[in-house]
Amino acid sequence: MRVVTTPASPRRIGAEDSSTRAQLVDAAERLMLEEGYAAVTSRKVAAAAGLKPQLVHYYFRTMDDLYVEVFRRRAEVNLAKFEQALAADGSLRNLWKLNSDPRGAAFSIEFAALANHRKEIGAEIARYAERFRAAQLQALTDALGRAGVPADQMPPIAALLLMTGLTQVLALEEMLGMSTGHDETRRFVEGAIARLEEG
Amino acid sequence: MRVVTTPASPRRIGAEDSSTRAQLVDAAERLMLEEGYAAVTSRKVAAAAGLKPQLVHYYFRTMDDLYVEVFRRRAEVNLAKFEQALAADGSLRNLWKLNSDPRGAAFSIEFAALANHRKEIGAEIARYAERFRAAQLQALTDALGRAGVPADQMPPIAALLLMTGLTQVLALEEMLGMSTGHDETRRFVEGAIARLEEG
DNA sequence: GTCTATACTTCGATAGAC
DNA sequence: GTCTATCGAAGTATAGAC
Repeated sequence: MRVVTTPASPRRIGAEDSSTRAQLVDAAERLMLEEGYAAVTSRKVAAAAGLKPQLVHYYFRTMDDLYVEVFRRRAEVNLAKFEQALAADGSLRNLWKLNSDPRGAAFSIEFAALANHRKEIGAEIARYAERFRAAQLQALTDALGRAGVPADQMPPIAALLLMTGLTQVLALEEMLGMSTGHDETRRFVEGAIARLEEG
Repeated sequence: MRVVTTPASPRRIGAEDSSTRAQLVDAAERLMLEEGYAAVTSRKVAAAAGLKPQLVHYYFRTMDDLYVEVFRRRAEVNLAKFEQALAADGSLRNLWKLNSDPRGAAFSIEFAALANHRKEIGAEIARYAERFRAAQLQALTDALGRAGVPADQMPPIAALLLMTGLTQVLALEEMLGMSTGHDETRRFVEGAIARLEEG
C-alpha cells in the first residue's frame, strides 16, 4: 500500500527512491542524535550531507515531513530486528536483554518532545508504539505462561509496562550521568527472571 | 548562599528580583508546556509576556540561562510540595499517588530533550533529580520497612526505579493518546500496595 | 536600574532554471 | 526529474539611551 499525502501545494517533490533523498535522511538522523531535533534545520542537514539547503525542501515539503521520515525509517528497522530476535529466542531473559539496550534512548526522547506539540508526529509515533506493544505483549504473555506465572497474579501488561518504564528510566538517567542503584536494580530484575525461568 | 555567574561579558544584566523578570519566566514556562522548548524563543516569550523581545536578553544573558531558571523555579516548588506531602503521610499508597500525578510529564520530557545536548542544563537537572531520588528513597525504605518487606527480597532502590519508570511511561503514553492496559496495571500496583500495607 | 534601537545570522519555503 | 536563486520572517545578542 502506498499512502499519497494530499498535495496541498502545487510544488513538486523529489522521488522517494532518490539517493540524494536518502543522504538527507541519514544526515538528519545523525544530527538529531548528536544535537537534538532543534538542530535539525534545513541548512544544517544539507551541510551535514554536503548538499545545498534548498534540496531539503525539494525532497520534503516541510521539515516535519523530514522528521517523520527519520522516525519511520528507524522504527521499521528496530521493529524488524526485535521481532527477528524474539522469534529466535522468546525467553524472558532475552526479552529483558532486548529492552535493556540503551541505544536509541536519545532518539526516543527527541521524538517524545517533538510529539508533544506536533500532532502529526505524535500520531506516527503512537502507531509504531502500538505495534511494538502488541509484539512485546505477545512474547511476554507466552514467556510468563511457560514460566507458570498465573495472569491474575502478574498480568502480562503490567509486567510489560514495568519493564518498559524501568529500562527507559535507566537509560534516561545514564544520559544525565546518574547511575546510583542501577546495577543493584538490574541484578534484582535479572535474579527474579532467572528464578522464574529456572524453577 | 548566593551563586554569582561569572560575567564572561561586560554586558549588564537586570536585577533578579525584578517583577518584569518574573513575568518573562512565567511566560517561558507557559510556552514550554504548550509548544515545547523549541518555541521558547526570545521573541515569543516577550510577546507572551506583553514585553519587548530585547528585554529577554537584558534579564538573561543567553536563552539557556532562561531555560535553567524556568527549570529551577519549577523544581524547587515541586520538591518542597513533595517533601511536605510525604511528611504528612509517608505511606506507600501516598508515595504512589504523589508519583502518579501526570502533570509535569510534558515538562520532564522537554527538559530531558534539552539536557540531551545542553551540558549545563543536564547538570542542573541531574542535581535536582538526585535530591528527589534521595527524598523518595528514604520514604520508600521506611514504608517498605514498616510493611515488613525484607530488603534482600525487594531492594528499595529497585522498587523506586520501577515505580518511577512506570509512572513516566504511563504519563508519556497518555500524552500520545495511548491507554491500553493502563487501568489494569494501575489496579495491579494498587492491589499489591494495599496487600503490603494491610497485612 | 530599566529598557530600546539596531546589527547581523539563520530560518523555512517557493518560483523558476536546467 | 533534479537542483538553484532568492525572499521575507524570525532568531540571538549587543551597545547605548533614558
